[in-house]
Amino acid sequence: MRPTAKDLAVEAGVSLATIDRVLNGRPGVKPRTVNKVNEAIKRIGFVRNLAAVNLARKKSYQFRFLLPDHGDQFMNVLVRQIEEASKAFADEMTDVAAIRLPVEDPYKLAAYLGALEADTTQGIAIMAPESPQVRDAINRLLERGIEVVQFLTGQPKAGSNDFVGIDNHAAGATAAQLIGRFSTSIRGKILIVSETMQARDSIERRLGFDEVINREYPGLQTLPSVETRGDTARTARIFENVFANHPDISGIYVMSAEARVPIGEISRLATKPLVKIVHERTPFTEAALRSGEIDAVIAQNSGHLVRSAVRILKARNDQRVPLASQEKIRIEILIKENL
Amino acid sequence: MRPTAKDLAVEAGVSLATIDRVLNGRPGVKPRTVNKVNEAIKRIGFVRNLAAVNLARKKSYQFRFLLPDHGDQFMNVLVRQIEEASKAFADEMTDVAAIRLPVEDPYKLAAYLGALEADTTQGIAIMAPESPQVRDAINRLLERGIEVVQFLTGQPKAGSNDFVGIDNHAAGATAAQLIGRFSTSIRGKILIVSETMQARDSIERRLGFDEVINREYPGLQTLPSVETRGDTARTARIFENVFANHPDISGIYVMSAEARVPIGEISRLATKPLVKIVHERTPFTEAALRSGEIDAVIAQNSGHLVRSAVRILKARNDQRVPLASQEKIRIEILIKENL
DNA sequence: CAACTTTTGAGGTGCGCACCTCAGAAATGT
DNA sequence: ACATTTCTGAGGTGCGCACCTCAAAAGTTG
Repeated sequence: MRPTAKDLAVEAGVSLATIDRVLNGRPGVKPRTVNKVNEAIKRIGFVRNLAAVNLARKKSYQFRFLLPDHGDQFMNVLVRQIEEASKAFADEMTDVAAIRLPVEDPYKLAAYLGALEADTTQGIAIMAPESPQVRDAINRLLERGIEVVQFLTGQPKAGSNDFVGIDNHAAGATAAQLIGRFSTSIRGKILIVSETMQARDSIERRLGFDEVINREYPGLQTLPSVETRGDTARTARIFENVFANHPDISGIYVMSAEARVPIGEISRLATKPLVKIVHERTPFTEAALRSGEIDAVIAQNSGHLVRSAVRILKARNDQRVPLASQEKIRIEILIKENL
Repeated sequence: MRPTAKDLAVEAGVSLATIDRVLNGRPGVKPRTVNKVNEAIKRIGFVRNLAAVNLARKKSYQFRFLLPDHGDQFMNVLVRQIEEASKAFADEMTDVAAIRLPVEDPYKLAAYLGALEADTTQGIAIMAPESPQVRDAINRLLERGIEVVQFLTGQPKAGSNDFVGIDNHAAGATAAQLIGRFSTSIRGKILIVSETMQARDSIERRLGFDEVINREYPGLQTLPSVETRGDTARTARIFENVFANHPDISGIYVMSAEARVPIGEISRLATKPLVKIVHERTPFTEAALRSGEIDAVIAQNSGHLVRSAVRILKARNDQRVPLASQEKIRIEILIKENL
């Protein structure tokens, strides 16, 4: 049997009360006694029974995911994963839910964050562009003891694991390598599409993309990024223009999560087959992979993303260190064979 | 606050004793009463507090991974992941360890399995080739109430989730698609290497591979599988022979987990660049990807594999259904950009 | 050495549930 | 209406720990 606090007390030659004081960092214990206990812990390999701890503490966790209130299929995928996680984590006294907000309005978002209370919310995963207002609001949350992770977007603080998502620079590089290798011709132009180039993730993806193309595929030329702003008519107009000016486009890379509109327009306009690479697994990209309309998807596992965010928030609430290898989000390459 | 059994008793209009009888399936409760309780459960959304349940039941889990006692880097990777999981799961009263056995000897393996007791082992993850002896031993384990999952190899029973690992047919198909797309020339021969073709996984990978090559890359020709038997000298001899007979080899697919020897020999013998695809992420394959010695790795996330096996064993011990989407092992495509 | 202050021990209660016993109550058969 | 059988309720104990109180022991100070 696993040793209990009682066994530990015997081994350390102190009372249960002292064990309790040491384990929970209560004051009024001589340093020498603390040492005795810590050594006994090592000797008998004592590990607190988390179930008992949480029971006695009546601890429960309430976490919220703040997501944009716009967005197409990818956002729906995320919401579904959050709902699924909500069921899976119910066992562990953990309540998880998604909140849709106009995240592009920093004032509204900051106001929402400011109204959160530490006794009804223990952690927040935020998917929102950076802004001074939001940054401030986050700092105040942390001061109040509410944990925060940046979800998929935003600026990770260097070295800390407060960011859940992929390395966007590497994702762009991966896309570039695939376009390069999938291309049948040595030369051609690559069209790069994004909803907006304001977002840090698009910028990083673009940097990673260009780096690989320039280094390894000198015959390929990357065109300036096209911004769709989520607007179909605008996208069509721009694409027509681009195709008119560059008849030798051989590939397209859609950097933002919602690929449906740009790929639809491309398929309408392109006269010869192109190498097409997009981001994120959605019903649309799955179908497009299967039908051959696109060639590869760069994805992050949405279920893993959500669970990882929850585990990190939970670990931080317990002052534990999350298992790094499990929380690293992989850049997945999907083709029709490994869906 | 979350409703407790007491709240449930009030809502259902019965006593705590009856709640206990219903929740734990004890006999002597009228069907009508059972219904009343179940409806109350739905009404107030009662969920048992797992922490309290496990505490009261003094439940703990002891799981063992049975792995081959031979093998190169991949086996070490697995053992390391098991050790890491062992620490991570200690919090949940779950003890995990790896046991190395001569799994290719079905009698020894069956003897080991036969000696396991249900009170010291609650679950086993087996990585061993199929054999009648082992199959029998597994059935007897199940009868004794010890849960079993097939780990990475072996024959999954149709429809049940007693297999942890990738879909090998799809993995082979994925490898084929990559070789096809990465090839710069339309025609050429593909060398396919395996430690042994006895194993079901190699057979399935080969089938998936050939299917895609035949359907989509008629210019490529797949050679008969070469079996290395883990023997460097033998491998070198065979390869020299193959290269002499087929100077137009343009790609190589190493189907088994240990790629070091075959890739080493290939690099020694090949006179022109080949498309090289291997399986599993190991220190060797990582380095080879970075250096450009190989082009892609088809991998399964080893940490995920181990944790998934543990979660499945645990869920089955609790008569729960594991979360399917989390336990599905993805076929990862690794290139040097997304390591 | 008395008067403190700091450290330690002893013991209790409760978290939500499992598991057990015993005594009534309700339903069933004759 | 009776004895039986089946169901239900009341109550207790313990799982491993957190958190609390009170008293006693050990240390410190002037």
